[in-house]
Amino acid sequence: MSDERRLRDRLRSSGLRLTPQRELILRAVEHLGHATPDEVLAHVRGQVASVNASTVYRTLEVLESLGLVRHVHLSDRAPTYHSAREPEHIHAVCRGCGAVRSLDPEAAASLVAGLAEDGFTVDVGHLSVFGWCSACLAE
Amino acid sequence: MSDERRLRDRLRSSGLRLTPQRELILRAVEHLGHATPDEVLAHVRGQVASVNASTVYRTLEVLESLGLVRHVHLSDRAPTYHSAREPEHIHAVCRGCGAVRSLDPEAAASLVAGLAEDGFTVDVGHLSVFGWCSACLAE
DNA sequence: TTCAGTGCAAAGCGTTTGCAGGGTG
DNA sequence: CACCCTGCAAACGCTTTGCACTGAA
Repeated sequence: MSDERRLRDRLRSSGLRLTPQRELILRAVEHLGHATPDEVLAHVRGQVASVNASTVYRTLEVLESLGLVRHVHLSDRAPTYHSAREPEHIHAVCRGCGAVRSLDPEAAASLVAGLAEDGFTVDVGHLSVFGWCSACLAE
Repeated sequence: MSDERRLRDRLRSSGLRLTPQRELILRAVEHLGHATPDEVLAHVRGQVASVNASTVYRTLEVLESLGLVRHVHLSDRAPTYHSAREPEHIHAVCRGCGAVRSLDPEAAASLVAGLAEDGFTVDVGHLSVFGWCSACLAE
């Protein structure tokens, strides 16, 4: 598979190695969409036994440093990871029902532009907006 | 002091009581500006001995539910609390140096308006924008 | 006198670390 | 065969909880 080849090369160029765990964890993130480290672990364990939590944390860190995955905070608890292949997007989270909707980065264009004028470069893909959807606002 | 009186009434009307700890913790948040629970604890202990961490957590929860304090996430670690008396503002955090700047909520007006059209009510005061300031971007 | 609030200690959750053994390149 | 990566277990930081006692109203 050429995906595997690309991944190996990406790792090699940083002096890192391709291992079954690393490949499985990246595929799990791509497959799950938005997943916490714990959910990634559970998914990987469904395929192969004995993958350790610390390996998941270490691997997600590596994959993120290579720009292959990204994380956002959708709750006060664990972060969620998603593939960097997905087009960049903003997350809006309802505090009532927990529903997450994805927004086009364009939605924050003027916020980004305003801060850029001030010399600040916004990481749009990390932006999480909290609030209430209409159903939850009505109680 | 009329501040104390107002606080007592606010608590009483929810069937809650005013205690020295609650008053000290609220004053600490107002005095510190942006503080983690740990920093609040340290500050309160500087004035009166033997205040417990769990009391700080429980009290911040109570004060937030009464709308007297607010919290935002300025790092992947502990949240920071600030007085609800401060005018509502957005936080921009530099990932390089950690510097925090406050923005007028107006900066996110079009983001808020766009989501409102979609039936989503944004909690602007909870918004944290991450990125890099010009100094850190230049490495 | 009542019952909300506190301190204390222990447990909880998510995450990180040290180390020795295993597997990639 | 060098050295990166893994599993394991223990420790970590922050937060929550159960309980008996204290103290506000």
